[in-house]
Amino acid sequence: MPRQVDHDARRQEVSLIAAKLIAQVGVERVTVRELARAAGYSTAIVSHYFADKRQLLLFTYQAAAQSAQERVDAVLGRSPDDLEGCLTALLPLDEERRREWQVWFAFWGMAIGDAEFAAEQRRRMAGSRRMLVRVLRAMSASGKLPPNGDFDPDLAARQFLTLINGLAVQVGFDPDDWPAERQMLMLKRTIAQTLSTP
Amino acid sequence: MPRQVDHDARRQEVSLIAAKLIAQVGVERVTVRELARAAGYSTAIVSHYFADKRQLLLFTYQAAAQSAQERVDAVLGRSPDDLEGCLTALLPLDEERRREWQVWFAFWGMAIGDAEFAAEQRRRMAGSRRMLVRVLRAMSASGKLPPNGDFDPDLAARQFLTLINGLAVQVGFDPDDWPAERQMLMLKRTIAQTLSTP
Amino acid sequence: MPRQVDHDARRQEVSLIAAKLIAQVGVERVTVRELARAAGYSTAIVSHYFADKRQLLLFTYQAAAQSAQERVDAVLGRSPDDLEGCLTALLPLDEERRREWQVWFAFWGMAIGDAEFAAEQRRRMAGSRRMLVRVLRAMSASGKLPPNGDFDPDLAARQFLTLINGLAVQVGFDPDDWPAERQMLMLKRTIAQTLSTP
Amino acid sequence: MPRQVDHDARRQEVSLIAAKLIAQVGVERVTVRELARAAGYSTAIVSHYFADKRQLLLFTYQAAAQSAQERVDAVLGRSPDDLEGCLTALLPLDEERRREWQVWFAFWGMAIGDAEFAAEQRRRMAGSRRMLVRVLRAMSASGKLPPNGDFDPDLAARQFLTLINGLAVQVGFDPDDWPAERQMLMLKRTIAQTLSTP
DNA sequence: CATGAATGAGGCTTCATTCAT
DNA sequence: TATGAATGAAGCCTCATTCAT
Repeated sequence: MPRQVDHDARRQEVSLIAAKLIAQVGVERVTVRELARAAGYSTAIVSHYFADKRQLLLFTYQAAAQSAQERVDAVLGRSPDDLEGCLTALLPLDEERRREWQVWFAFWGMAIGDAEFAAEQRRRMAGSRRMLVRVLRAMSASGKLPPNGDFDPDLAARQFLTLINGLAVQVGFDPDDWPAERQMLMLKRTIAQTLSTP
Repeated sequence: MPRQVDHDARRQEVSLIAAKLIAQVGVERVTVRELARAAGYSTAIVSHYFADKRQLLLFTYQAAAQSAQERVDAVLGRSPDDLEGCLTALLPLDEERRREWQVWFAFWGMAIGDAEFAAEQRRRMAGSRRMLVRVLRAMSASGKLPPNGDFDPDLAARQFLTLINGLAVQVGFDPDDWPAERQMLMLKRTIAQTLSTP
Repeated sequence: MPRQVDHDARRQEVSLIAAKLIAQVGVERVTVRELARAAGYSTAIVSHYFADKRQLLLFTYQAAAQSAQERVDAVLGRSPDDLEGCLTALLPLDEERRREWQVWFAFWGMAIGDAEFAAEQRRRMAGSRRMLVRVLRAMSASGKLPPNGDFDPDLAARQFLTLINGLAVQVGFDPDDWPAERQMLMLKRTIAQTLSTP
Repeated sequence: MPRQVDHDARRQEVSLIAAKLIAQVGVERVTVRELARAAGYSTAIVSHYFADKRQLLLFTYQAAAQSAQERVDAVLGRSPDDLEGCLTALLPLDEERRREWQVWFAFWGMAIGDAEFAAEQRRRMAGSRRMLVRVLRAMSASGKLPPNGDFDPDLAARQFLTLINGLAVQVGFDPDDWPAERQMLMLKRTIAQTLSTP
């Protein structure tokens, strides 16, 4: 079924362009016309490959999420207990990841009035938490965690998610104030604090 | 003599309704028409009190920021070193404050493609950081900080801001998962960790 | 009845400002608000002194026509057969008269779709023709016309009106190309030609 | 393959309808809605073929000017020294040409506050003058001009333009008073006078 | 008399979407 | 499959006008 692949690849291509556009001008100024122009296709491109503009945006959101997920998976594939590695993979340390976060900011704005977008966001957050819990358990198994009877992986995972999101928001709107080193300093500091707290 | 109207009060009134609407349906579905209907005025009311829809939104953002600021000031007015108090004042613990955060999420989305909104966001974040540094210095002066020679107030303030923002994002889209107690637990935990780290 | 005078003077004042505004930005960009601002009154000024914006404009037109008429009358008061004088009084030779013509251009635009304005314009043109015929007859009586049995005053008046209007249109949109001397040259030339044609 | 449309032809079509509408109700009462209704299209048609309503109007003006130009060119194509013919082609002798002049009256009103429209008007007038000078030179070459050493073609051209515009203004608002014969009488008379004046 | 707050109609424009080709 | 012409709904905004004060 060669057509199917082509079709899906085209969806990816379009949604990637949409992501770039969103990061540049914001989601509400991304028009179908502009998107088509940037993609080099006709305006009917959306109707062709997506039921709706809304579906295109949802797909774009999911594609961005999956892209981040893949970066994390790559890290965990090498070492399943690399906490710092997988958190680093999520931080807006370079242009590409900063753009990814811009997409998320845009979708947070949309998710306010849109139950399906909100659910998607909730799902993704829960997925990340489960992932972090898994990593923490792997660390525990490999003895990387300080001996700590009462350690609560779920709470720690929540703390890490708080870190990632809170950091990204600040970096997103003031990148000059947040060079990579400062982000890493904050990351390491929080990891150290969190892992040593019962 | 015509009826005299307190322009600024009317602006506040309209922007408050705008904030509620934004929190309900998202910023991009807030139309002037809908806003006028909710306010009980004609559509021309916006043009009457604001140069622009954009100006109305900017004003709404600033009003929300000021409202939060006033809550914090009230706390610090009573005790200038009440760190937990002023952070608590910012958390989305009740309906009103949750709505406030929804407004901010909406504006983050807008700030992506809008330099002026981004600058406003940057300014607000910097202001909050300065405020936190002031509180930390007050704590230090009143001996509330553990003796810690290398304590860095700026870094700590950044950590608290990360906490607040990161928490709010999670609460915002999954409030059921984040009852007040869990938010407070996370807050106290992070405060304890941060203050005891050099 | 002092009030009545005041009222009428105010109407004159407002319409003069309207004329200036029209000459500056064109009739369709003259808003009640702008007019009120320029006059230093409130927006209700029009409703107060005129039934309508349209009535204000009509009054403005008539006031401009009367002003031109008065200039002509002043000339003819001194010498009732001063043809060149009264035509000169109508030409856009200075800033004030150029502005007057701008008002007329504006009203020609309005008169297209407005029967009352068109009628007004027709009336004014007919009045000017009658005036010119009177002057020509006076010239004839005072022996200023070359002996010319078949001279047709009506036809000559039409020719002079054609001259005045045709000249004004050209001057109006290219004043640099039409200094006063050139206008006067054209005027004298046409007068000479016309009076010497049977 | 989608249906291919001749963009320029469609623009012509729309602007012709606009011209008719302007001549009927005046330029300021020509709304996009009314225009679309008259054209049998949706309101978006204007945005489709013109950047702006203003651009549509400018195009309409230019189209009217070109239409007149073509009539003149047709005359001069047959005989390049047919002065009366080309002036006749410009006079509002029939319904079509009267409508054309109404469009120009409307644009004179707009040109007051609009530098680009004023420039366009200036350009057209200058073009007409050049054309007339060319015709006069052709007449001179073919011996159609009375032997007249000091004859000034530029001045004569100005006089003819004055005639055309001045006549059109009078005809435009009182067509009943200006049947074709009277217009032609005035035209012939002025031609005779002008050509015999040094 | 005079104000200016408030209105509602209507203008232009933009946008996602559809449909014939 | 892909196009782009065409749509109609809806958005923001401006304007002349009204009305309580």
